[in-house]
Amino acid sequence: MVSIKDVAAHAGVSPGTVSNVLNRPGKVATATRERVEAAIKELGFVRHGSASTLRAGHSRTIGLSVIDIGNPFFTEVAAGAEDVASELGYAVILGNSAGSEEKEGRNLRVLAEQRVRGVLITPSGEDPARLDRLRERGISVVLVDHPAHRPDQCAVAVDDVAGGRAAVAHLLAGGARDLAYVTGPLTIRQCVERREGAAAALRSAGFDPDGLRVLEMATMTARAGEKAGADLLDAGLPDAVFCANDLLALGVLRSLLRAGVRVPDDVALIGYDDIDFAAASAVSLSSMRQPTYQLGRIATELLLDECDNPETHAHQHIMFQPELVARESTRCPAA
Amino acid sequence: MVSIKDVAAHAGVSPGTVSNVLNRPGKVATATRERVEAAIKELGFVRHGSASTLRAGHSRTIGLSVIDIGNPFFTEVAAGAEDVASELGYAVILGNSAGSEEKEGRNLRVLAEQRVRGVLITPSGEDPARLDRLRERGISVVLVDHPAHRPDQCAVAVDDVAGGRAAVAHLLAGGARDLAYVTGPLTIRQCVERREGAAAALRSAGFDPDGLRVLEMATMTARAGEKAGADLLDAGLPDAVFCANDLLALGVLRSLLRAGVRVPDDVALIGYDDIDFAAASAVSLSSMRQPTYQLGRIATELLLDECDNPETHAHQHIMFQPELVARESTRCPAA
DNA sequence: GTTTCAATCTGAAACGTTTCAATCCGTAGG
DNA sequence: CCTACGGATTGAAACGTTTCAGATTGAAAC
Repeated sequence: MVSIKDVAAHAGVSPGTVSNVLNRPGKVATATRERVEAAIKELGFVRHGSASTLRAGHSRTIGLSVIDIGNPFFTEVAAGAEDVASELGYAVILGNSAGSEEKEGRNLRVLAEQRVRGVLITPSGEDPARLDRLRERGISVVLVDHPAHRPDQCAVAVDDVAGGRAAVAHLLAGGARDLAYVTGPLTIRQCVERREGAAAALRSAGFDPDGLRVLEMATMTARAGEKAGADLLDAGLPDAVFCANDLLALGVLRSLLRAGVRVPDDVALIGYDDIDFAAASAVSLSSMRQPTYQLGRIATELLLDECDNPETHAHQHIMFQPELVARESTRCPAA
Repeated sequence: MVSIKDVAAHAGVSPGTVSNVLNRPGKVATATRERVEAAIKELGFVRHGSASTLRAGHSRTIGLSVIDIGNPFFTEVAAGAEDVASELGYAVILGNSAGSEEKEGRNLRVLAEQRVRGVLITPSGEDPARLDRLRERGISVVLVDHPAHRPDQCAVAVDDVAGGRAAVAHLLAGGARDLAYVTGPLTIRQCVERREGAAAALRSAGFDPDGLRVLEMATMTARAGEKAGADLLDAGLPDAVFCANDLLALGVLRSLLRAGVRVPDDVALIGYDDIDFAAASAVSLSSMRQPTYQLGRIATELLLDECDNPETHAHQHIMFQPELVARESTRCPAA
């Protein structure tokens, strides 16, 4: 395997100079630089990232830990992150926690071993301690789709309380009175806050927030949604259903349609995330849109800025507002 | 930062012994091992992956290069790969080529720098040379959703010719005669082979394979599918449309429905991949199912077997058969 | 002709781990 | 009691890069 020494010998310079060509090309005389570059090309030299990381004390990789890689929401976040990272020559190590804090912990451990420069994470629980432990090791952390745990930290989030409020206000405006909330585990912050928003909407419309039926599913998948739909059919249908994400909503929709329930006439339905497929479903799905791809991009830009310009970097807490997208699955208030 | 030496000092042993505890615990006396493990825990030691990689000559990371991380097909592959890798303590570095060979090349370069143990790749073009270059560097390569370039290589694929044939045979059995094929770039092997299968089906049914109208789109997304649908509406509708993947099909479906075209009565439609959302679309989508998650799992198992047991490893070329899933979007032949 | 200075380049040390030949120790066999 | 042996442990070398103090230029200033 050809090393920096071979390149140096071939170009008639010292290893230090080759390193400079690689890392600070401006500090090397043009003629020398070109000679070294020619040698690199000729020998097919590829820098050994681990040696570089070991000596320099930092790597050019970042970690991305998401809750469910099967959810198009996270896929878009990942796409945004990967684009930015790739532009700046960083590699992205992917970790899928699959909703399990234990697996998330294992993934974070691997990231720590790899000495990633920083970590983008949508935490699957509410334990800031393990993230603080990363920070102690000098690994920057940016929270994605989650508000900051602490002031000296970047975070990019979307206002989930506002989203829940808007979704339920929309259902109420459509005439619904008996509401159900189909959610994932209430250990997940997003699920809790969207419920709070829903309760707030009920309260300000003069209804009892405790009247909201809550179905807590173990996962936030279409399959879980189908199960929730079946449960609703068994227990008696509400006027309207608010789902904590679109996957759940698509599952509920499927169950209802299969049972001959008309959406939105018998039951109105709204999801969350506005994934691409929401618009294409059997009855097109109303949803709360979030700037997903941007979430990934901006989080990565913040992270790499924090890593590359620690002295000038200013921590930011960015909070986007979600946007209601009304489609067929909810009665239009005007009708 | 606490190193192996600190652990060694704290446990009263030599660094070599700590290394053995980490890598060959069986070779260390129980009492010593426990003492070292206690020291590790107490000091919060985390092994420096780069130092380990540098000295040992190989890392515990693999690369995954896909064509479109936004496509649920690849997401499922990634989920399968990540599960296996994570079980065996490997980290997965994600690369999204976004259909660009140039970006794929850049990603492979990063993977080479990181000295990944191996690479899982769905190549976006037909240039085996760059993969051979990885192999020369000692990086194993397993092809995913692509037949092997060479015998001494593992590959996990699905029979795309058979899939194309089955899809079009199904459309013909439903009574269609004037067919269109909506595809991604014909530089992508899958697109080409599915077309070949389509042509073969036409031929064996006694039709002219050149009668197949081909619409080649630049990307394989729902947006491109909408565009294709619009093009078909302009140019005159066929009896049936075969799409090279489900995203294209969902886009076409959307265009057609919006224009008031009835599916399948006016135009039958079949996609490919059977992503989760195919069953949930406005008119549920017929498709060709592939064992996607398994593709990722098995490819990763083969890759890691090749890395960890090079002497006993037998290269395998696995070819799955796709399966027709008939839904509403195609006329049932019996009807 | 000497001094100064900046620009450029050199070479050895250091990063934290793994590896392996060498050493140590206790026990079984003679 | 001596020898042999195997298991357990040691310690130094090596992996390929980066860093940095110092060496070497050649030109400018006096």
